[in-house]
Amino acid sequence: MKRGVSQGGYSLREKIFQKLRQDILDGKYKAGDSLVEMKLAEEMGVSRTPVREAIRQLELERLVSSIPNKGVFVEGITRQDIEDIYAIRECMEGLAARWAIERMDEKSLRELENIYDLMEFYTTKGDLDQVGELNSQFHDIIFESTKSKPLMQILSDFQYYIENIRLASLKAPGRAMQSLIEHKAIVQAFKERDIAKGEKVLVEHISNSRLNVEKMPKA
Amino acid sequence: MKRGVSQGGYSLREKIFQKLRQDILDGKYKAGDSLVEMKLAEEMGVSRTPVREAIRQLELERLVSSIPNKGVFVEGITRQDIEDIYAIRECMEGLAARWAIERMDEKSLRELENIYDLMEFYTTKGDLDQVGELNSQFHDIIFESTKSKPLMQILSDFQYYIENIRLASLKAPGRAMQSLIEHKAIVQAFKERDIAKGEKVLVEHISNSRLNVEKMPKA
DNA sequence: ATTAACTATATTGTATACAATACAGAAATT
DNA sequence: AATTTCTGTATTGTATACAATATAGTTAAT
Repeated sequence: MKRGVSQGGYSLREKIFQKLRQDILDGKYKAGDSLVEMKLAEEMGVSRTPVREAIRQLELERLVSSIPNKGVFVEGITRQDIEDIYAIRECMEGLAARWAIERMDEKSLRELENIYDLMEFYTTKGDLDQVGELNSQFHDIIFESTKSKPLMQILSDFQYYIENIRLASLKAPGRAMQSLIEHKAIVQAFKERDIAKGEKVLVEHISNSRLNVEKMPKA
Repeated sequence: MKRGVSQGGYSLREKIFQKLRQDILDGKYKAGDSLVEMKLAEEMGVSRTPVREAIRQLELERLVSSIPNKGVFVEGITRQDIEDIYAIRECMEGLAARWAIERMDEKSLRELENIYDLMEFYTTKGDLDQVGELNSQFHDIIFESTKSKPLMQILSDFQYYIENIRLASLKAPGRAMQSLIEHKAIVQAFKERDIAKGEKVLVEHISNSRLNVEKMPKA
């Protein structure tokens, strides 16, 4: 959980970017709020320069929008955005599965298995925050195994955007166990290098996650 | 064709960003080249500040990568990236068609028809640069009609990345006319608000574009 | 009272100044 | 000769200074 400006990435700008992004996704800044460089800089005890650079990056991500000489305003992620992201993932994870299975090396495969084992452990233990973290790692390994820069870029950014709601939905009754079973099927298909099966179980997993999220209260 | 720093967007930073991005996509800077802030600033007759901000945005797009305290290096778009982008579009444009047909208003539909008419005109006339520009507009209207921020973001960025090769492939013998016919089918399906047909013809269009690009010389 | 012009202030945009870091090449040591 | 340490330089990272712009509030004109 990266917070504050004293830990995290390397440069100030990087840390500020991470923090602002997290704050926006956490709803600490709401859509329409204006971000004033000087104010943020003072709050974090830095100059405007790294704050500006972080904002420029948020702008490219469309998490904020900037009106020249006027100010920067939070866009954030809406419920609709999240639903769209799930629909998009449902389209794309089949492709991700195929490429990953074709291109994944043994090392990544073992990593995937390790993460699955840990997920099993923490699910049994009931530590769902830990499971959520492992879940992100699990899917990141798949994304990276596709060796596709464009695909990685989309899917890992999107995964980050929906992290909060994903974690919340994991806490719905029974979902953690169901999710675990789905991940097991994914690992199995990947180990067998069975592309058809891999596409099928991964897409089903996303579809189930999506249904689960859509059942969540809209708050 | 946005070039130089004297025209284009609003702020210096914006103009510099556009120019650097275009130069990278045009291959003026090649993968591995290092971008030195001071050098770029002098070339464009500005200070380092707006150059830095532009670079930070390119970094987020992964068109350059930055090693702290060391430098910024061009990543660019590889042939593999372009092929991946077509594969991704083939997955996603079906969704785009569905959403666009469901949500498109009459005004956008008429715009689409207008653009098609112009495409027809310029194709007959043989002005393929103009056709290429219209092509981008055509698909942008579809993306915007989906009213989906995540989908628009992906597809319009990707469209920009492949603009050069798309234009080149349009100049392959017979491709312009074939492409025109495909666009006509798309307009037709959209006018009829026929989702199944719209998905089919749009995905086929992408698939054909992709095959056409893959036939291109790799230079 | 309404509108227009002006002024003050807040904020962003850009340039410059200073600090920290990385690296290459020279000098010193073994 | 090989290795280490030093030192200078180029470059990035951050802070500050200055310029331009937008907006709100006030005054002036009708």
